[in-house]
Formats: sequence, structure tokens, C-alpha cells
Amino acid sequence: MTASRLFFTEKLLEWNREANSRNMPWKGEKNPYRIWLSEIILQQTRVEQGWPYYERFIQHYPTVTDLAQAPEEEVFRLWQGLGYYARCKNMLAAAREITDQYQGKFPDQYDQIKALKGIGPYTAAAVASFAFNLPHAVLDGNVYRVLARYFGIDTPIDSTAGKKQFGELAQALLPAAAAAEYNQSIMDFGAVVCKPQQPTCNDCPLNRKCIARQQQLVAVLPVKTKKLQIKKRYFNYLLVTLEDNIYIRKRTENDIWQNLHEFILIETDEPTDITHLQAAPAFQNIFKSSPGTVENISAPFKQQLTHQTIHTRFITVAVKKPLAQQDWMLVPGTELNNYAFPKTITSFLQQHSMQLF
DNA sequence: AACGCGGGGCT
DNA sequence: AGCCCAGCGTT
Repeated sequence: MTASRLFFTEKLLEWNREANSRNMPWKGEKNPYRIWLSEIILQQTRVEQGWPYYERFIQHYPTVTDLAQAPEEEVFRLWQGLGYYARCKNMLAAAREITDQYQGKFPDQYDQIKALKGIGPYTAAAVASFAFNLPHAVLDGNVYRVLARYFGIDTPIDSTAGKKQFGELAQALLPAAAAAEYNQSIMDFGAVVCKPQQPTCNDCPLNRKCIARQQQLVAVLPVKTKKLQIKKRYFNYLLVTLEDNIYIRKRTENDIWQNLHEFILIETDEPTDITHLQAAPAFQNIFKSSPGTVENISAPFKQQLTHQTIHTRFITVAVKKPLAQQDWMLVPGTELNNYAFPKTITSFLQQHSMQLF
């Protein structure tokens, strides 16, 4: 290890011991189940957002076996609103595998941990180091940023070459005997000092040797290549009620909100007024043998996702006998809270549930 | 190698 | 509006 790398590592550990920056419920945790749970929740999710979810999951499922044995719909209800719902599905699969294959004892080898569903390079390194102090360097958004700036690396962090280069550097910097402490230090440092916007370079203990600071590249690094395309979608949700019941279904297709529930959906390519919508074949087919009465049309809802803008309108339609199609479940309105829904729908329900039935 | 996947906070 | 957040799985 070169002198400059030693300096970097020592300064980071020193900063952590003095500043002891962030307080989080899983910090210093040694229970691998709890560490794993926190890491799954925190994937692409800010600490403040994930925190209450972590508390609720620990409350409901104190052990990995408790989680493994929980009804799937109950777990999705707890995850509701957190986003990236594949994490929830994979988390359940992993919990069941740990329970079945490892008798509920969390595996303590890196390769075994990495092989679990929903655990990639980052989470495997995090669990291995935090729970078992195994010498694996974490590589998350914080680490990319700190390394790119301090060492002045402009290789795009979302390229294959970048992942390899930063990964090797991160591993080389890791003091093997203090893996947990070091990994915690560099992530906290990235979150508190070397922030994405307006990093506090003047007070930074690494600023004298920071290449980005020397070369005025702090705002430029790290480099990313991808620019994402945001597409617009228009959802018309039909809240079809039959007495005190309403039709819902689980989203199963390869699309957003997989495994969450929704009302009867007619998606259109553009904003469509209610007259045109009612004349459309999709609408006609639904009420072909059971005429519906449109009772209410909501104001438009807009939800901004990372990659899509969803415009949603809710249309309440009453029918007097069941629909012909078998694709939907008819559930009592009072039982809607047993199902997990995307944010747009829960927002609507919170505003209107009193008037629905 | 590229893409899809939520929701929220900050600028 | 754009960027980022304790990334991962699929194609």
C-alpha cells in the first residue's frame, strides 16, 4: 500500500472516531439478520426514509425465521410505500432460504451471503464486514464519490471499467483487521462531508491531498454516463363497486409495481377525456354484460418516478351485478387495507375512502 | 453492457 | 427539472 493510501485510510478512521457522524438504529449492530434487513431496506434509499420501515420490520419479525414464516401479503403491506418492490420479494426468498437451508442461522461466508436473493456485491460486503468483520470493501454511491474525488478518477462509475477500477481501489484501501469500522467510516464520510452537492471541503480532513479539490473538479466528479429517458403514461383507474365491494387485482406483468395491487386499469397513450374513454373498446368490454354508472371522476394525480411520469385519474363506477371477466378479485371495501398498493393509489384512498362506500 | 425498477429530499 | 439515495436482477 502506498503512503498516500495509508494517509487516506488513517484520516478516515480518525475522522470517524472523532466525529462519530451519524446515529442509526443498526449502527454497531452485530446481528447479521438485522444488518441484512437494514441493508436491503437502504438499497437506493436514504437513511431517513428507510429508518421507520426498519423499526417496523424488526418489531414484526424479530428473527429471520419470523420473516420467513410471515404471509407474503402482510410483508408487502409493511413494505408499501418504500418502492423497488422486487427487494421485498427477494428479501422473503432469502429469509426462507436461510430458514430452510441454514436452519435459521445466517450464513457467515461471503460467497454464501452473496448467493442469497437480493444480495449483490455491495450488500454482501456490508453484511460480511459489519456482522463478521470479513475483509470486503463496500462500494456504494458514497464510496464511489469519495474515491473519485480524492484520487481524481474520472472513469464513469456506471461503466464496467469503472466498477472494476473503483472496486480494486476500495479493496486495496481496506484495512483488513478493521473492515467494519472502515466501511462504516467511508460511507458516513461520503454522506456527511463529501456530499454530492455542496461538500464541506473547507473542513475536510482530506482536503490537502484531494485531487478534485486541487484541480477544481469537485463538482465534476464522480462521472456518470447514463442519461435516462422519462416517459409519460396515463392511467385511468376504474373503481368498480358492487354494493360494498370493489374490484382489484395483483400486478404481475413485467412493469412497475409488480406484486402490488391496483384497480381496473385502462392505460392510454395520451390524456383522454371521459367521453372518449367511455367510448373506447376497453371500457365497453368491461361493462358489456353489466352496465356501469359513472359516479365520480377524480382530479388528476401526478406521480414522478425515476424513469416515468404517471398521470392518474380515478373513475368510480357502480355496477348492479358482477362483471363477466374473471381477471379481477371482488373484495369488500373494508378489506382494502389487507393489500399493498402503490403510492398513487394509497394517496387517493386516503383522500377519498370515506366517500367510496 | 444496458436497462428497468419507487419514492422522496434537495438544489 | 435534474440529481442522488448504504443497488440488484434481468435481458
